[in-house]
Amino acid sequence: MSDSASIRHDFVQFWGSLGSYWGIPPATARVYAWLISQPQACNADAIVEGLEMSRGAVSMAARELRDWGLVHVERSPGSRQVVYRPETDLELAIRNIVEMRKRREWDPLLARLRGWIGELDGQRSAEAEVFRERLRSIEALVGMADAMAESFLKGGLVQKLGLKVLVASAQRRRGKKEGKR
Amino acid sequence: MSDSASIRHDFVQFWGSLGSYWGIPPATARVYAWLISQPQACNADAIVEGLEMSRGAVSMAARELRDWGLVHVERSPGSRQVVYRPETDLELAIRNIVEMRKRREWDPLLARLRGWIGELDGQRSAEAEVFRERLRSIEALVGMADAMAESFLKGGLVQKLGLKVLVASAQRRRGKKEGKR
DNA sequence: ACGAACTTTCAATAGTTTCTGAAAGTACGA
DNA sequence: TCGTACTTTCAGAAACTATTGAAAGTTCGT
Repeated sequence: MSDSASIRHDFVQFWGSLGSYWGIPPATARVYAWLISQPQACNADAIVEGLEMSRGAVSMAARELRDWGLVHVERSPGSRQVVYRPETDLELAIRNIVEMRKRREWDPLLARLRGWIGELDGQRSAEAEVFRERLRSIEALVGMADAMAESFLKGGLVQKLGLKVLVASAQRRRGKKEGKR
Repeated sequence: MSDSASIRHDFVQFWGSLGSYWGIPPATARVYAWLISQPQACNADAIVEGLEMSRGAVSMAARELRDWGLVHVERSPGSRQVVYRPETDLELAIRNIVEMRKRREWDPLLARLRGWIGELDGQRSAEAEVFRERLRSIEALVGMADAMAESFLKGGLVQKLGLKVLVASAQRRRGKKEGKR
């Protein structure tokens, strides 16, 4: 027990359940977890067997993962079969996810907020004024989040920021570990 | 048209649809948006009428929002009626959300990752080794995200980081606006 | 250009989440 | 303590989302 097969199973299960927090269908998240847990790229059959899901579901999940840049679909030279290779550079993967979410969520939200604020600027009622000020404070915050995301996408953030923060957390963690030994 | 009522309607609708990206039920998100759009705190009846939803749904949404720290439930002194006041300090609201998600998602994920890595440390197969290294890189990244979240929760992040980033984005935005005038 | 080997699509089904509304619960004033 | 004016709960209905599997579409070797 607790061999790598059972750990893989737990990992796949847990990762799948996490997916729902992030708006990723569980089956899709499970496929990604499975691929990460395998040393080499897998073909569709291996996934069908390993995860006990239908061929169609595997194909759907793989397509979605490809859209997110989380797996690469590869075709061996003299074969009709495709194999799925997970993106293991997680920073790259996260960059893809952040970019997609920014485009889908923040950008339209910011655009609409600014539009609404502009319209409310033309109104004199006290009601409109309160509403406008609240929208403004949302805009400021979303704008900041957006700017942070953009900065992350340009590649600087993890290095610039992450480092300082990481040092602190690594120290904290090292402290714990050494206490145990 | 395009008076504050119609803007409110659009805002409520859009905010509700955004909710789904964040795992917040649409009705819950709509109630919050509605409250933000009103100058004073509302009672349940006003929400039932304004959003055309059932009394029960309003109560459920309000309870969830209260759990997230996004609304405050207040009872006027000589009255049985409660009014719902939205938290308008968005930074505080976001802090609450981040804290809750961290506890629900990152903390258990990190704990399990570390457990699995520990178990895989005891195994010699090449397969286990690849898997373990991948889990390690996930752990490093999640650990960093976790540390950033923690730093944000301690109150420093927005000031320390946000400022630099904000300056850049404000300059960019100001540039655009002045171009228009 | 054809047929085999494989992948992708999509209509139907299964499953899950969200919403409703009536019933139960709670807090206040008298 | 009782009745009233409200809120909360929860079982079931409705709406939505995910999954299956058979049919359609692709791609490659010959």
